[in-house]
This record gives sequence, structure tokens and C-alpha cells, in this order.
Amino acid sequence: MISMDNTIITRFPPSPTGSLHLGGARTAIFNWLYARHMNGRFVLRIEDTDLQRSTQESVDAIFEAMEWLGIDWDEGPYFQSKRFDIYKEHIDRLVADGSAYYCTCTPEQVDRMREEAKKSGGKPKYDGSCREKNLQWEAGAVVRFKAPLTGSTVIEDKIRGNIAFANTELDDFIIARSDGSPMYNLAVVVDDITMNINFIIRGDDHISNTPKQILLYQALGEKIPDFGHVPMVLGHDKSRLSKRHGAMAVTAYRDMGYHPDAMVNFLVRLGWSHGDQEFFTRNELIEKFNLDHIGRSAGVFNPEKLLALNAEHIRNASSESLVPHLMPFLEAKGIKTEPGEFLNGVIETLKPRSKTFIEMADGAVFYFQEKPVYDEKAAAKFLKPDLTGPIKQLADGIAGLAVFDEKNLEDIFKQVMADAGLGFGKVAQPVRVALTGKTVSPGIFEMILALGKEKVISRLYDAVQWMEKALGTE
RNA sequence: GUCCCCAUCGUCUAGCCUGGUCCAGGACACCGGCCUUUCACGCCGGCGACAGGGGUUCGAAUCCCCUUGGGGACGCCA
Repeated sequence: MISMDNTIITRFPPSPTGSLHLGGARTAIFNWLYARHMNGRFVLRIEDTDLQRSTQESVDAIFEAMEWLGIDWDEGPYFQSKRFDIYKEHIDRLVADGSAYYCTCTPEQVDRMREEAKKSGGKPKYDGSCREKNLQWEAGAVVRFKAPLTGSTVIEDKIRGNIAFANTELDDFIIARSDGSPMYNLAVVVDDITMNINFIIRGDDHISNTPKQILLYQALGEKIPDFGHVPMVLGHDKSRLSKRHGAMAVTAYRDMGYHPDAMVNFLVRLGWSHGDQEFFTRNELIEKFNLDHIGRSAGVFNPEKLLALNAEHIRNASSESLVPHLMPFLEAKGIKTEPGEFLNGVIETLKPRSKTFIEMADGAVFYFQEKPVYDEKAAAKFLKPDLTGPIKQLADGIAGLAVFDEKNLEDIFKQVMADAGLGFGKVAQPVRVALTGKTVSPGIFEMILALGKEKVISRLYDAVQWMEKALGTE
């Protein structure tokens, strides 16, 4: 508490007008990581001053996404809609000391001004008609900030260096609507001041808002926080990410079987680097993340790389840690199971061959079936009657095993192969079909071990029976 | 239109600040091959980029300028 001044306080301020999308998620992650890395604090704030567009569903979707990503906050969530008194207070103060003024121009009039300005080759701006009228409040009036007419405002950006704007580029922007509600720039600044935010990391689409906000800080006599503008995330066509780019909501990736750590890893790596390292665990990210290696150019979202990274995260995680992630997908397939040794063993065999949890659940099905469902072609090709003997011998051998382990399993296989004069593949593939119903599965021994002695034996005998019946019908 | 930002393989990027070690490194994807009981994993190799033009310099991916290209912002949205 002695040196609170040095504590980095970042924030993530989504507006609840939709689900949390990739770009927003990355901004959240950057702020969160920076706060964690710096041992600072991270604040969540919901920017719902636009009552028309904000929805409770969106608020819930944002929380859901944050939770899935594993981003926790130290303060909040604050809701701007509950802080109108605070904004009102600041707006009044600005009007009182002459930093802002009432404006009674109608939207139509302002539209015309913008047209005019555009025609004369400039930026569409409000022309300042009411600036010096010293109007009192009246119904329908908005409050405009009295922006400086000369000079320039400089952003000392921690990522991109200094960015200067001529103040003539700015117009007297509205800080309070005619219904008294605060506009974005005002609300953000007041919030960041009152919440002690001292480090703002956001998309570079906010660069042009920054001079306005800096001016507001100055008018309010407050210290300007540090800014760091990160490049945006673009769609495959290099345009701003939007609905037409397909899955944008981060939770859509949860539903497609992605691991949140992979998502975080991917998003961070899109714009930030640590030499050639591609794979990062959450803790590694907290340890290594900093602003020094954030790029300056926009990045294209590349789903294939996300997929590859997801596979890598699945491969590298402990089977046990994967259980809660996989469970919903198992349930969706009607598989009832519970955490434990058996499930861990199943996952262990599936890890290197699953790019998503959906794939993993697909691959896990045979382990849980009462009896495997034979793929017609596979059974016809590999469960030949002449294998009846060897398979039976194998089943008997396994049944007689005191210790059910890979070494003993191998010995039995060798014995069967030798007695039947068959190569390993000639035995293994039929066994695979007998046990899984398919020609593709995890390695034969690891799969047998994971399945468990009882199931292996009964499935083997079932196969023998099947083969004998097939023989009878021929 | 005006202002701002950006510019290395198809994509994500290292290198750029502190020019030479870069005829530019890694990853994804793609193509070969190896391993192998299937499918994967893994391993080896290949393809593939400093946007263009001017400078500065003995020397430029690295510094400067211009052009071009891309993106963003210009709202009683955030």
C-alpha cells in the first residue's frame, strides 16, 4: 500500500452489443497479461452507455467468454449505466469552467455542416456555431467539448512512439447527448480517472479517439495515463474482422473443441513475439509478455494455425487436465463416464491424434460402447474365418495373464504370430477391428491397455463368434 | 475527401532501435522422404519473402525521402 503509485492498473472495457469476438478477446488478454506480468491490477468495465444497443445477453456472453479464456479480474465489473451521476458531475464541471458548452444545433444542421466541410476538402466537422453563444441548458441541447483551435496534441504511445495530431483536425465533439447521457469519450475518461487506470492497451482503431481523450484529461486537470495501441486483427481478406469472416465469437471456438490455452496462446502470438517461440503455457505468457515485442502491423486471423496450436496444447497437457474440457463433448455423444483412471487412460491414447476435443470425443466412442460397431468393410476385410484360431489363442492368453502390461501383451502376440506363422500386421489389424470396429485407432498395445482386460477379452471372443457365424453363412 | 497508422515467405513472425555475422531464421499450410501394427505423433528435406524508386554509407531488410499498396478514424456508436 505504500507505493500504490507504481502499481500498473489496466482495464478491459467491452461494450455489450454482441459476443466477445477475437479482436476484443485479444485486447482483454493483452491487458490482463500485462497487469499479471507487472504484478498490477486488472479491471473489467462494461460500457453500456448506449442503452439502445446494449443487451443483457451480450453482457452474459462476455462473462462466459472471459471465464472460458481464464481471464479473471481484480475489480469490477463496473457498469457505466450505473454511473451516470458521476459523468453528469464531470460534464457540469466542464460546462461551468468553460471547457464545454451547450449546443442546440439539430442533427440535420450538423449533417449539413459536415457536408460543407467535406466539400471544401476538409474533414467532416461540426462548425462551432454555438461555441461562443454561451447558451444555457434547454431541452434538446447537447454538451460539446470546446476543443482548442490551434496547436497540436501528441500521444506518447508506448508501442508506436509519438503520434501528433493538429488540433484543427478535431471538432467540438459531443460529450453529453440531449437526454443527458454521456458519450463514449467522456465516459471512458471519467471512468479511467476514477478507477485509477494508468495503462491503456487497446486496438489502434482507437488512435484517433486518443487526442480527444487527452484533451479531456487536461481539461479535467488529471494525469494522462500511458497508452499502447496494438495493431488490429484482420480477416482473411485483410479487412476489419466482421460477421462475414465466419466464427468470430471466442466461445464458438470452445464449442468447436478448442482448448482455451491454445486460443490465448494463438491470440497473443498474433501481434506479439518472443523470438521464435510459438508454444506458450499460460504461466509462460505471464512471465514473458511485455510491450517491447508487440508488432506494429495488423495481423490476419489464421484458423489453420490456431488448429495446429490447439493440437499441440492438447498433446502437451496432462490427460487429467483435459477431462473437464472433453467431458461436454462426450456427453453430447451420449457417453456417460466420470473422471478417473479409465478416462485418463483413454485420453492418453487419443492425445497425439486429436486436433480438437470433438475429434477426441469421436475417437473415444469405441472405448465406451457395450460392443464395438463393426465397420462393414473393415470387418469383411480383416475378420476372416482363418483368424479364428489365432484370435481365440490371443484372448485365452490375455485371460490367463497375471499382470496385464505391455511387456506380457507383446509376448502373447509373439507367441500367436509364431504359432500361426503370421506377421505382426496380419494379427494386429484384425485385433484392432475386433476391439474398435475400425481400421484406425490408437496404437494396439496402448489401446488394449486403456480398454481394460475384461473388455478386450470379451470383444475378442465376440469377434471369434462373429467370424464363425460368417463362416456358416458362406 | 481529410487525418492517422502500417509495409519481411500464402499466413503468423524473428531480424530493424544499436547498419556488415542475413544470397534473411522459425512456425502454420503445402510437397517429398524416414519411422511404423492402422491413424496420428516425431524426425529429415523441399517450396517460398525484405512492395517499388531514390538517397546516406565502403556496406542497408535494417537509417532518410518519395511513390505505391493495405488498414483505421472522421456519429446525439463504442
